[in-house]
Amino acid sequence: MARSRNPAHRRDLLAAATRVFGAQGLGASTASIAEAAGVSTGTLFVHFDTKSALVNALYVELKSEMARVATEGVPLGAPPREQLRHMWDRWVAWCATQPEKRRALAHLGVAEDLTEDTRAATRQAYADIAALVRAIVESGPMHDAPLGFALALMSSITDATIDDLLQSPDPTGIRSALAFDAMWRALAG
Amino acid sequence: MARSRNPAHRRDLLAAATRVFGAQGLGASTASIAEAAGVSTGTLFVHFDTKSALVNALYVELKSEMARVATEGVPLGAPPREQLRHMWDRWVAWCATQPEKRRALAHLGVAEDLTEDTRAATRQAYADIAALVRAIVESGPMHDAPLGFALALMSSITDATIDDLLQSPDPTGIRSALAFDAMWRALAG
Amino acid sequence: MARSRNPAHRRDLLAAATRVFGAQGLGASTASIAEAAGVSTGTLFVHFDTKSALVNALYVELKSEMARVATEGVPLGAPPREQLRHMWDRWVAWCATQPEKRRALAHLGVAEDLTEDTRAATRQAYADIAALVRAIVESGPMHDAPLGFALALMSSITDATIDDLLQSPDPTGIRSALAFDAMWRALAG
Amino acid sequence: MARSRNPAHRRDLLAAATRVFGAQGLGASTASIAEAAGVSTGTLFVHFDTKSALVNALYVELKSEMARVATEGVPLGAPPREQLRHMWDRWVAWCATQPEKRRALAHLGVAEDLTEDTRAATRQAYADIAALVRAIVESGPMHDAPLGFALALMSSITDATIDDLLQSPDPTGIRSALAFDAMWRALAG
DNA sequence: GATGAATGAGCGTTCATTCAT
DNA sequence: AATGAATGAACGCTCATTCAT
Repeated sequence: MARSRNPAHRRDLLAAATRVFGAQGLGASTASIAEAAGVSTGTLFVHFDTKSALVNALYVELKSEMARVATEGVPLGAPPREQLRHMWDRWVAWCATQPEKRRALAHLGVAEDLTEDTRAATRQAYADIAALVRAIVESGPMHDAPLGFALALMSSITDATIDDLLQSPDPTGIRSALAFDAMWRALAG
Repeated sequence: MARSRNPAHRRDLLAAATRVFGAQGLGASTASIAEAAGVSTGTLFVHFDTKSALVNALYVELKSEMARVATEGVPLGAPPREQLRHMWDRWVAWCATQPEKRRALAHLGVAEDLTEDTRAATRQAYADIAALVRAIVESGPMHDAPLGFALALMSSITDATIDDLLQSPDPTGIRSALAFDAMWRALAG
Repeated sequence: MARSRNPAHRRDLLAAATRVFGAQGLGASTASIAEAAGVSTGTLFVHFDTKSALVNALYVELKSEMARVATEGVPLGAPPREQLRHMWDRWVAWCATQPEKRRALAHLGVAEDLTEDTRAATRQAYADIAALVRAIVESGPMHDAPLGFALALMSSITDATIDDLLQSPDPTGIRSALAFDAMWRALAG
Repeated sequence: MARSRNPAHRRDLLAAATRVFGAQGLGASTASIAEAAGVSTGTLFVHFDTKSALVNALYVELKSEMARVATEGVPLGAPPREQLRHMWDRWVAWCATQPEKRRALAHLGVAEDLTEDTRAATRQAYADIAALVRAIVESGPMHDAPLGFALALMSSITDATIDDLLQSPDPTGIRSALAFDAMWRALAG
């Protein structure tokens, strides 16, 4: 039997794309990504049919990772506020440690060619988080707003905060706490 | 004596760029913008040294227009909440009537090549709004947060709301009101 | 001991190449041929050193088949005209039943990379036909022309006729008969 | 006003394509054609939208030239045989002097992407020749054959002859005369 | 022998920018 | 100033061929 597709190549390509897209935006060439991954240009296309497929796969990958990171270790029995705060802290920490992933996601989020499949996959990954947000919103002033809107609000506040924290450090975590409170007020009143 | 640059061309180019960038993203070619403006490819470069210069100029133009629209007719004597609400309504209306400008701005906002001059110019245009936000924030739970962060928060909540409203109509304005309240809680407590 | 090359694979590859070259021309990829044959890309190169070798082998194969088909059942004792007519009918029938072989040959005939070996092999396969054409030409107005030229003439008239017949059907065989007469006049006067 | 498209570039590109296609077949790269024409790769695409458009344009160009060359100076009052012979001699002479055009045409004739427009344009260029062939065929044994078939026959016999003459010289013109007679017999009986 | 992932040169085409007109 | 043909580097992607399994 022939060699089977080398999973390390796929991993390296996604990691390289994270770095290169993060640094140069989605305009970065497939050649530069392949080079950064240490494989040939052809190999990129063995693992991803088109550049667009790579963009979509990376988006799903990073979004899922964000969801996983946020959800791990959530104190399920605790009050919703505490659960959300746990997720918030995890996010902030993840973005602080892996700024290139955050930067890549910022570019990927506005990609023109994200498919409906991709959107569906990320929705899927965010199901638990969505459930938590629903519970939070339900008993507050936004109980009549569509859940999608509440999630968009949460997401945009989180992003804005993280961008700010990445620009100027927040060693005491005081700004992070301030921002969480603001988000909580927005969502839960 | 040389003819002077035709200001109508500049205007037409910016309008065309708004439409074309809005529809196709920043990847749209300068040739397609010139064609949409009814001028030649060379003329575009008479008015803007590079594509990047056009992108920056358009960003400043649209951001300034947004600021102007929001500020016009603000009831300066009224309480801050009412002033902010006025601006909010103007924004929502502007984006609803001119969706291509909003779409263009969404693309321009993540352009890789916005210069510091451009950032400075838009800050300048937002000075009045910034003053209002400072006043609002000062007496609330975010009084210790940097003003830039408060502005970023406001901006991201506004953007998320407008994206949502553009996707599904809100004829009664109820979702817009809900969102404003959420923003107000976030900023002012 | 090593397994010996699977002759079924070779056969399948040639059949697949006939179909694929016939449909898409010689620009078709080796991968598409391997796939159509139900074998892997590597296997193609086990049986044929290069794409060019495959092209040459297929050309020899199809040309030889054409010669064999034409020669089978020729009434050797009959007058030359009848013998030629027999061959003509066999050709026309073969091309009508196997149009993809005819199409493939049309592409292969203008291949840039047919080797002298290939030419020699097809000449060899056409030896009997050449002998017949020599006999026909000898006593007519073309008796001074080189045999190769007479063969080229016969071949080109045959090809033109078959192309025409493939384009518009000839159920009564009247156009085929007309064309044979024209060829006969050209060769034998 | 700007420079207008340089007709010399178009001419040079067609001439270069004739040489390059003639030597290497249609697989030759657009870059090699542009280089042979002494222009940049981009300029080729200013004059021809795609490689396919260049192939079609060159086909029409060469076919039309062949028709023009053949028709020039035809003794219109003379008997059909003499008129056809005039054309035949002109063709043979043209192909002998411009072998690369002949070679290019041989490749172009089997191009996969000749459009219906191209076919129509060449039919148009051959209208006079078609009229002559109709007149010749009408009173002979092929009077019932479709005109298109008679033309195809003439064309294929001509091509076969010319290929033969290009391969081995025919200084006395004796083989050319022999071939013309064969063609005449085929068409007119 | 058979497999198919890996390779990288090469392809047709695009496009920001220049400059002769 | 306005024009648009000309430029050529750069792009995404293909594909004949190799070779580890």
